[in-house]
Amino acid sequence: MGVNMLNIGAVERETGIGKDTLRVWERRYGFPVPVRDEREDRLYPEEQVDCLRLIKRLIDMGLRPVKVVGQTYPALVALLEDAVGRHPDDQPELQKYVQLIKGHQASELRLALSRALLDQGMTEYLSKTVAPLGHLIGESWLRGDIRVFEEHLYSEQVTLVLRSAIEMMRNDRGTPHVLLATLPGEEHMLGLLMVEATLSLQGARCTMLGGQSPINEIVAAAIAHQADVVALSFSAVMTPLQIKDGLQQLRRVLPQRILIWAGGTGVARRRSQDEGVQLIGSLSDLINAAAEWTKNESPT
Amino acid sequence: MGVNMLNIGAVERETGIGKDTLRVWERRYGFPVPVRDEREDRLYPEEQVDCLRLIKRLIDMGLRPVKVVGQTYPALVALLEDAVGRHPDDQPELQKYVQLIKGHQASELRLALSRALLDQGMTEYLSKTVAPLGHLIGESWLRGDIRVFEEHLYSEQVTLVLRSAIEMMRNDRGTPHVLLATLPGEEHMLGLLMVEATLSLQGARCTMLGGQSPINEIVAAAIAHQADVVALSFSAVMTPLQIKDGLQQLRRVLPQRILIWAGGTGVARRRSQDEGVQLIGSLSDLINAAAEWTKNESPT
DNA sequence: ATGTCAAGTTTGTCTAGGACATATTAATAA
DNA sequence: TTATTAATATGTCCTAGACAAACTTGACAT
Repeated sequence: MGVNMLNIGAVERETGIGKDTLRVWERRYGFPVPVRDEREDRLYPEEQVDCLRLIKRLIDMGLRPVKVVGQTYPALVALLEDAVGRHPDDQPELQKYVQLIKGHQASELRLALSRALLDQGMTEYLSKTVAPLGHLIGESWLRGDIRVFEEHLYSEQVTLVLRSAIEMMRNDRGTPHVLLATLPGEEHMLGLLMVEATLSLQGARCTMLGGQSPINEIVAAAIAHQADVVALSFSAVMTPLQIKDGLQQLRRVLPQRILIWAGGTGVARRRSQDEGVQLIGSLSDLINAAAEWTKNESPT
Repeated sequence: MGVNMLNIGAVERETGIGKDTLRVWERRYGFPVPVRDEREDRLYPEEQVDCLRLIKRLIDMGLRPVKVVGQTYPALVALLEDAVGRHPDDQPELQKYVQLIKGHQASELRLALSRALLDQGMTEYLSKTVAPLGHLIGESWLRGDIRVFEEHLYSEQVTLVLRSAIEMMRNDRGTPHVLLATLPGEEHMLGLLMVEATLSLQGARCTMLGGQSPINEIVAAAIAHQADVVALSFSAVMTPLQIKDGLQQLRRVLPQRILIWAGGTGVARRRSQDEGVQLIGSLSDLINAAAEWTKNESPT
């Protein structure tokens, strides 16, 4: 039986769903239904936390809470079969990576990833291998075929491969000078690394500030490094409202001459334009933006 | 004037202080005193957020809220002068690194760090250079001499140096097999990397699971990798209660034969023993623990 | 079919003030 | 001095209500 119970704070940490949200879901949808300890504090059984993890991922994919929050575990699995689409072997050439991941063969995986990079070239590698593989792994996680730590293992190896490639292209005199960062709350760094790889290839000078950078730090760094552009990446874990607030804050404080480029899946769903922020929907958008910048600024 | 206001959620993200805590501080200590928008929601002026960042760091250092939360910015600066001690040039040989950091010379910094590693050897390097330098930088941050993004730049370079050294020592047949991770909420990875370096040097086999790993993932990974030990690192950002809960949870779910080692500054202040968890107070403790394991298990 | 706008619904996050277990400090006894 | 105990200090949890922004729906026009 589920002897293992988490309090609401631990559930927030484990699932990424806020305490307020957990409570309001309970009120509205009747789920989760935690038991209570002697102090009337909520204690969430493990099974419900497992459901919540699934639910979080489904909502991040764009499903609405009303569709998913009340559902049982099997129903959730059925839902994601729908959402994910039924093509587990859509790209058979990606399956070899999945096999290596599931075998926990880190160094073999890195070797295969490095070889693919040299075979395809960076642009094709990112769009045909890294990005689809990321999706595939995310979907496999939903399906229960892959664990989080295996996903971790994959992103670790991709990071190593991309980093060493970027290192080879490093160019301290390139233009534009792009500062890369994510805002507080956003931990997903792989998107940022893909941006760095793409821009480095275009001859840009990239400075990786890192993840979870407070806004005033981004501003200070952009000024200190005399950056031309600040590039931010958003995954689906940040809500549209958080993204909007963050971008507005940053735009207000950052000197006007420094551009803001915002990309990632969290931004792709955005409809409303943000004043003074350029939305980057894809890697080709990114290449265009860099080319655009060079065209406008090079006569200076 | 402070045109830039953050709502309570943004302040939580930027400072790491929870919403509940922010509200209760306001009630108890009369600080922070946010203004309100038309909906009566709290809006925190930038200056107060700056204070809160200082306060968070001071509390993480061990000061008590009642001493720091009510104070003005100058008073806080005075307090930290006390807390930090007045030895900014305590170890003059570390100053050269600080200079490189403040000059944003990433590659020169990496070079200097690599050279020091080869000069001192790993154990001395960690205890005489990396750890003290980390403290020095933390203190310099408090003093306002160094920005967060510069701290970031440093940890990035140390990470690179340590990783490549660890890679050289990788040994898939070593014992014990140690799985390294941090619990959700804990982002500080440098401590974990120092652990990995130390253990690799002792001939252990290390698997870096990564940061913020949910407990069930740690368990799944430990079993899948057939680990002998799970090593966790805690900085001061996690409260003693969170650490205790997390360790208990993990101990309950993890097979008994797998040891738990817990280290880091968050653990060093711990007094109460946790059942079935070995507290590692220093790097030499770690070496002892590894030796101890080998002595007990090798006859098997 | 496709696009646009308004009305309706959903959803996350905010509010208040109270409560209590645990961590830490102060006071007392050995 | 050291061990116990009492007293604070502190973070996290509780309930229940509110509202703006995001999203869906449906009507209407292109």
